[in-house]
Amino acid sequence: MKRTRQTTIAVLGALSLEPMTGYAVHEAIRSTLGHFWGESVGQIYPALAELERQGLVRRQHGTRSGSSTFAITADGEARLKELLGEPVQRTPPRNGLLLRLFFGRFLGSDTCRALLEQARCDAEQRLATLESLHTAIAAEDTAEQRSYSLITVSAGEHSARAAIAWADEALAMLDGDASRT
Amino acid sequence: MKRTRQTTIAVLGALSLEPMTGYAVHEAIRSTLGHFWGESVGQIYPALAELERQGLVRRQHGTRSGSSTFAITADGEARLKELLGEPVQRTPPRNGLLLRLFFGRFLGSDTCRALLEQARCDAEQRLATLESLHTAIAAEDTAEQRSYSLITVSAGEHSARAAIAWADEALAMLDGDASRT
DNA sequence: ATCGACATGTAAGTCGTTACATGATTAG
DNA sequence: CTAATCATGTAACGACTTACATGTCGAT
Repeated sequence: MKRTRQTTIAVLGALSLEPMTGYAVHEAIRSTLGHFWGESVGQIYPALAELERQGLVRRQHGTRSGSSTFAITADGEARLKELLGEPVQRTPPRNGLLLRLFFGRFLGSDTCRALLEQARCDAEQRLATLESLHTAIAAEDTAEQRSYSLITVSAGEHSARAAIAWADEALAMLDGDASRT
Repeated sequence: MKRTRQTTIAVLGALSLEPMTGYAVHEAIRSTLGHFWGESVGQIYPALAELERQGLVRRQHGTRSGSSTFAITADGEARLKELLGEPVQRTPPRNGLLLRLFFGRFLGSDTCRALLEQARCDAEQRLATLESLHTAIAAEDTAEQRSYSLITVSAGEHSARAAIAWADEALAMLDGDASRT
């Protein structure tokens, strides 16, 4: 009954872009919403079945045998608008990296340095990916979608740059500790 | 058996600071690790029972009837070090705000503006809290813990500042769209 | 005496991932 | 022909939240 609102939003949202198969919904979420949203296969198909039961999506015969294409219905679009209007529910924070660094005195400063360097490296890669996505969106998206796509990509870029600056600062702090020994 | 490693780290970590009751563990996690880690009551007590069974914490008679104080054992400290050394496992991202903004064309730009203003406001509050925590740490923590505490607080500050800058940029982008109409 | 903080624990249910089982289609 | 990708689904398990039930202690 209460099959996760948030998953419903992601699935209906993906189908609001164009009709597609369950597999493609998963791919679309991974590739387009990937920087800020994840869904596993095990969620997609039950969610689609439930949405079909509620008449929010329509299942059509797919191009290949055994496959189905799902399209959002008018009711589905209305429901999507409704769900988007609900207050944002925040998941409790769970940052494994910070948890480790907080207890850094057990790990030793060398291991912490390594963690920070890895984090910096990850953030730089993320930033590079997002920057190329940024230019792709400017070229590809329709005017109506463009700003909203850019806003979400920009959030990732700001966050990645902050992570890089933070890692540098933290590494400098650990170096300061070491030199004062 | 595999009672969540991550919860185990948080609980053992809290007890590594000083012996305390289960209630206090929960409070310590909320107040000290709160910006980057959350645990609910329903996790704490089963986790403590499991840790006791494994001899990683020792239960002592508490000051009040029916209460127990838990202290980390030598085995527990060893286990904590071991767990901290395991690779950081990242949870798939789930940002409800970005999910809504991505589908902003269904919400309308006014609602999106409101969401962004709220996010900016939240980030500013978070920043203020973290800044005061920052100065408190400089005064209170021991030299050994200080840098590690500062690193985690600093991560929150960088992230909050990035959120503010992003919200401003996004609001400007939506205003640009509107003025071009 | 009663209110709020301290304290412990469980049960029910939601949420979500992973792995498995299965098969069609396409590119090399 | 065969490997990769497309495609659908389920089952088992693990994680986590919330609400409930219960009781102690200190302050007003």
